[in-house]
Amino acid sequence: MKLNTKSRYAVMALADMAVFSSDNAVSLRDISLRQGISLLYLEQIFLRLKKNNIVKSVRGINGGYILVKSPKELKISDILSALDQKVKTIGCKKDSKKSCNGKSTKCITHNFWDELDIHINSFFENKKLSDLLKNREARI
Amino acid sequence: MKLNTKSRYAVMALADMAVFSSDNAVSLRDISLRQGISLLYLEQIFLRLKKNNIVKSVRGINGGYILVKSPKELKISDILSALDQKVKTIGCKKDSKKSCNGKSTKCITHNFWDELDIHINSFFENKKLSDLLKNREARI
DNA sequence: ATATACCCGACTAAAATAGTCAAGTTTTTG
DNA sequence: CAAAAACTTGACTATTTTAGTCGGGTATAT
Ligand code: FES
Ligand code: FES
Repeated sequence: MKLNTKSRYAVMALADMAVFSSDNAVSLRDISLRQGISLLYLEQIFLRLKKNNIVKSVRGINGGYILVKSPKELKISDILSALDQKVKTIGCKKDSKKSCNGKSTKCITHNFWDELDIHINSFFENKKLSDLLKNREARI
Repeated sequence: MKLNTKSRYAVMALADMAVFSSDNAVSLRDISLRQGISLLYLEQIFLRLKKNNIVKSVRGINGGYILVKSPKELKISDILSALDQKVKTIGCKKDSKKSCNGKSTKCITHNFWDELDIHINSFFENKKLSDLLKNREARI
């Protein structure tokens, strides 16, 4: 059960922005250098973050991205859903009539996986970006 | 963030065994028919479950598999680790000196992912196979 | 004997992932 | 104005992972 790198880098990059926030925008180039993430990849990621209103962009020289919400208000779950990183640990859709094995009744494990999803989602719901910055020993 | 089908089927098959437990062994053929899981795939899964001492086998006619522990004692985490389904949401290894981005210091998000892993693992640690069987409306 | 059911390694098709590439557009600054 | 910085966007690709299948076993109850 792994998280994909897009989501991981997204959280990482936004945490970087939160640390290096100033009045001006933060450029992807800077994030790329500080965090060691491919610039091209970051572009792809920030495209989605922008579309989902997590960041806004400033074009041109000295441009970059700015967090729409403050780190204290930005939930990690918001970031993940911007990247379509749904926490859906199994394929069976909650609303669908079809169960995981094609039968009409839910399988015996169904409720269990539902509980798992809820458990994981609540973690992401309750964590804010600012929580990542607290008592970090490691320098960025 | 998805769980693979091997793990899902393993839990499903063991839950089936728990329900249809009797004095004799449960054959994969029966599980396959009841749960709609490919017999060949089940064989592969049970091979690992056996190697990791989750089930024991009885060969020959009327053979099959038997749960080593009672459902009340069998933790879901035991099942998952039998299938190498580690809950390691990101690639960075805890013990390794190397961080996720190849630098020597841990990245800013490291502790967060660690917490996430702990959060998920504790869920699996605290759930027993018998918990899946409680108040299920759906028949197998 | 023989049918049933476990045993085991190797193989493969399909999907997902991680990331690159190319070709832009916008804005600031000298 | 010209040039550089930096965002915009869709398409493309190599690699890896997943989800199985296949073939050829071995053990045992009847
Ligand atoms: S029916 Fe939903 S997980 Fe099986
Ligand atoms: S250093 Fe461990 S997750 Fe980045």
